[in-house]
Amino acid sequence: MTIGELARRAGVGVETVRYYQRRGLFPEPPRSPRSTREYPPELLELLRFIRRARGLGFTIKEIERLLVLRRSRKEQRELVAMLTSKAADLEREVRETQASIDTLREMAANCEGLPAADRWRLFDTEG
Amino acid sequence: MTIGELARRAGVGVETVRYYQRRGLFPEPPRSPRSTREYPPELLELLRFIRRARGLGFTIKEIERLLVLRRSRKEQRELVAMLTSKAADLEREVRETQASIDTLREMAANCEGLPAADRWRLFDTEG
DNA sequence: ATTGAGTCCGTACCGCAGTACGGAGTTATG
DNA sequence: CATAACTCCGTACTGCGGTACGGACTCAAT
Repeated sequence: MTIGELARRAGVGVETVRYYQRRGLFPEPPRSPRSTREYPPELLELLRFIRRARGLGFTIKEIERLLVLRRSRKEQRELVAMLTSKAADLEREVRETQASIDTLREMAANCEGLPAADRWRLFDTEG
Repeated sequence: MTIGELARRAGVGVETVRYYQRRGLFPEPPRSPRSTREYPPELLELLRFIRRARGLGFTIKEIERLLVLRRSRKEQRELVAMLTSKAADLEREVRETQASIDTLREMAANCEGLPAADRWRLFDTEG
């Protein structure tokens, strides 16, 4: 597989594949006689894995670790730990964002019936 | 007020004040005889406003607009629009993050009773 | 034969919001 | 009077995840 086909089938950009390679997510594949890289099929699976993990909120750095675990074929304990800890991180993020949402909606509601002079005081309370 | 006092009282860094100034959130204040900037008290209020708006999820660019509205003393319609639209943006973000959380928790749960070979297939389904 | 598409490579740039650095000048305190 | 603390200024760097560019090369089809 060439890099173009790989990228297309994995649903990412060619530059992104090269970027992941630079980040060390997978080793340099062998070269074909015409000096282009010849990606083995398992790289497609790997790229899809990365794409999926990114979509779930894992950073590249975390994915590096996931890939080590994946290769090692043990340590599912750590995999579960990473899944639940990521879930917890996102939970916290959601709670914080939800607090902002609530404040914004409240401000919008209060804003309506307020004289111009007082309207911007809505931003005053430190939250 | 010097920049140091301003920053301290507003709860941001000195470099951040200078950054906001570069971004055009407020004009260059007058200089004292010793060539340092002499910030009027309303700058403190302004900085606190910016800090608050940032905390609610507004970008610098959006805050630029908020400050224009604030100065103009009308257009509360647009203020309400910005508040509710930001709330809606964050709602969408929360929904997406929540979907990831659900998937992660489900994966963690399923992972426990799975043989090593199948464990990484949890990442296979495109979501 | 030449056009177009793909690849390779290094490097630079994007957005976002800061943060840090280094050298120079000034002021307050001991 | 010296040392610390503050300010000024421009520029560069951080983290994050890509994205773009330009020149050179190869390859297949027209």
